[in-house]
Amino acid sequence: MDSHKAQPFIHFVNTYVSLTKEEEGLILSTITYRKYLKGQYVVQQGDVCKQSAFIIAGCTRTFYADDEGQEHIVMFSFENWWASEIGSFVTQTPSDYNVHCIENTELIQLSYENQEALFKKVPKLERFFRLVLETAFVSAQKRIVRTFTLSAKERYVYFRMQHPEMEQRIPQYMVASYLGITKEFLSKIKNQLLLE
Amino acid sequence: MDSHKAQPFIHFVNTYVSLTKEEEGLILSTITYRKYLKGQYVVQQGDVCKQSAFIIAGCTRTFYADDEGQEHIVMFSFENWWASEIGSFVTQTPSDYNVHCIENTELIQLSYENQEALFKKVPKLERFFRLVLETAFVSAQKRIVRTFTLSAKERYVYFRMQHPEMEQRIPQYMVASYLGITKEFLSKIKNQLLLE
DNA sequence: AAATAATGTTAATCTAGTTTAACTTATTTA
DNA sequence: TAAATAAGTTAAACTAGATTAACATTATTT
Repeated sequence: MDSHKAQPFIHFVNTYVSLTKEEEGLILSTITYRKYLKGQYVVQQGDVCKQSAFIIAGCTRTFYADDEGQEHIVMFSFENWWASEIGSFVTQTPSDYNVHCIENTELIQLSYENQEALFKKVPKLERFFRLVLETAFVSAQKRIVRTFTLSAKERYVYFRMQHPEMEQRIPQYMVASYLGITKEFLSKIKNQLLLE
Repeated sequence: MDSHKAQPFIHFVNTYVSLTKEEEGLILSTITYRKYLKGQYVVQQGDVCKQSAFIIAGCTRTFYADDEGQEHIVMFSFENWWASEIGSFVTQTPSDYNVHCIENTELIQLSYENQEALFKKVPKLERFFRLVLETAFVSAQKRIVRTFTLSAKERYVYFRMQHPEMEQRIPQYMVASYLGITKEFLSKIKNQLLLE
């Protein structure tokens, strides 16, 4: 594929491992590029996530719709992170979550079969994914701790401090869902913070 | 080291990848065995986790003590899982958590330096850890979703259904902490369930 | 076997966050 | 530019779960 478009992905991999030009070529010949429009779904609850998807531009939310149809946002994904549903991808079973584009989004995709084949040709990628998964797991654990130790207000303040750019790109009601509170209560919190 | 004691670890690795006898030998020559008594700490908040630790027998809780001294249990670990603090281990920076033995616990340990060296000699281990981390990350994500979508009672019922054996080995107040509720409220929930 | 410490229970009171519902303000689209 | 839709606000009534505190039970130690 057009190596220009995939450059951010190659660059990201190179921050974890050192690829040779040959290895870069092998990766480039396997991955594909795809655009989604705002509002489109990369993965839908119940479908198998066939492709791993790395964001070049745009952003997505991964959410779970419960039995009452209420949406719970599990994560946001921006440039240089994955928009795929890893649980479904690695087991090739139906996804519990939806991956939904908040903006027009450009992705680098890699099918499950191609990824497995690529691991054989470029074992460094195995290391790369191990390292990436370590940070992903550690941050998921930290999020669990924050959920249990911090109040809603403290969680919001932390979120805003950690991701000041996100509030520019994400509607407030989605931030509320991500924090595990109602949009009404987040509105109240923001008002309280203004008065402080 | 005594290959008999490490057998459960080798076996566990072999459920993800196929080790040759030579690779098994390399692993066995690098890992060490250690016993902890009930009540002892494998890792303490503020210390760097120098060793990855795989449980052969026993169980631990990983908890975070907040500024008020309240303890929040992040995970329990049993046979065939890790008792180490991965966030501290992979970055070799001070741990946010304590790993505390609930029972007398036997561990297989591997230092950070030795693990890195072993990855070079046995690249399959890199794949093994990638696969393990995938499941760990996916289950952490699921726990986040449960925290937001289920009531305390539903979370307890789910916990009991998923880990019936754990309730035999873990005091109730620790289960409450893991579920993010007070021991008093868990007591109330159990009473409600008996009356149903 | 008594004493001590650890774990678990009950009940009253309190509070962080939800629900409902009406309203306001932005943003799209016709 | 009007109309329609999406996003955000306010406030009253409500509830899941916390807090406090006193007590009961079970282990562990002496």
